[in-house]
Amino acid sequence: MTKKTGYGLIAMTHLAKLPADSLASAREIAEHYEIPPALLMNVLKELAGAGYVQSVRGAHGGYRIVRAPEDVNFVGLMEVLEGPMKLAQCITGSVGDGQDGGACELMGKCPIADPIHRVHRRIRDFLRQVTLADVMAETGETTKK
Amino acid sequence: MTKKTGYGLIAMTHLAKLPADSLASAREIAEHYEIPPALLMNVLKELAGAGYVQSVRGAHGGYRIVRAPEDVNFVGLMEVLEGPMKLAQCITGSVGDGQDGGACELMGKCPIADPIHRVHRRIRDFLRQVTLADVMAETGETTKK
DNA sequence: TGAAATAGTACGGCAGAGGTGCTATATAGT
DNA sequence: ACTATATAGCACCTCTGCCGTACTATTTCA
Repeated sequence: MTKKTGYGLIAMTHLAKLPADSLASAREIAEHYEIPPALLMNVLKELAGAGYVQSVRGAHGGYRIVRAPEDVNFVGLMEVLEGPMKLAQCITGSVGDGQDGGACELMGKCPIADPIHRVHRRIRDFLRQVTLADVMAETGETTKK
Repeated sequence: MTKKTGYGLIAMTHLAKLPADSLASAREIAEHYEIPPALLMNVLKELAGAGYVQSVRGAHGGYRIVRAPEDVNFVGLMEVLEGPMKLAQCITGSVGDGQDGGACELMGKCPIADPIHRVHRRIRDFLRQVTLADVMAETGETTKK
């Protein structure tokens, strides 16, 4: 997980805690958490493009959250900011297709391809269940994610 | 997961499949799986240093596996070849100590530190349960890891 | 008109992964 | 003794991708 995803998560939690329909600017958030402002802007730009947040331009503009915290999961957010998540290079994109597109060049000879894919799927499934709501819950409670 | 870990896993599975106490050289394994020989040697050197395999020097030398496949888990192997595993930079080493040593500079202000640590621990625990024996099992069977 | 904010794009530094090469040492076979 | 084979231990290099910055254009409020 890169810093961009970290910054994205922080920004999302911040926006989610705001009263409904109110805005926060990138500079505002960056100062609050001591994040490089320019970088946070890049992150928010990408999140806006992916429909996670809505941007309001002009003076007194900023960002507001669009999706409900329960509907924002870790994998989705990571893939917006880091590209497709893969445990190893040989994992192409969706499932265990293993075909073209920079897949493992050992094709058929690799003794660990299948197990790696299974592990990858397990981790991915787990991370899909972790939502922004869980992240905001802070101290381990309820379902104890 | 880096390529080194991938090569390490392949080498370990190869060694585990050999008849008891027999050896395989780095060159031999490298040719079999089309891995750069010099790099595989580095990997095997590190595995030998960590006690995962035993090295026999000289002509007709090579490597033999030491630990039982059930006792070799993913996390241990990864940490030998890649250093301490961490989901994010703010995760220091063992548990959620969060103290010195390059930890998150937001100390106390970061709203996602705790949740990230929880997620990290879950993934780590899962990967500790995945053993070399599971990897060798190939097609999803028995406990369906 | 100016200040404040996002949109878009491009660029640079740097750490780490991936890979190579060289020398030293140990062992088996002749 | 000599040679071939193999690991041990270095040191080094290249290249990708993350991280961060800079500049310009556009939108909106006062």
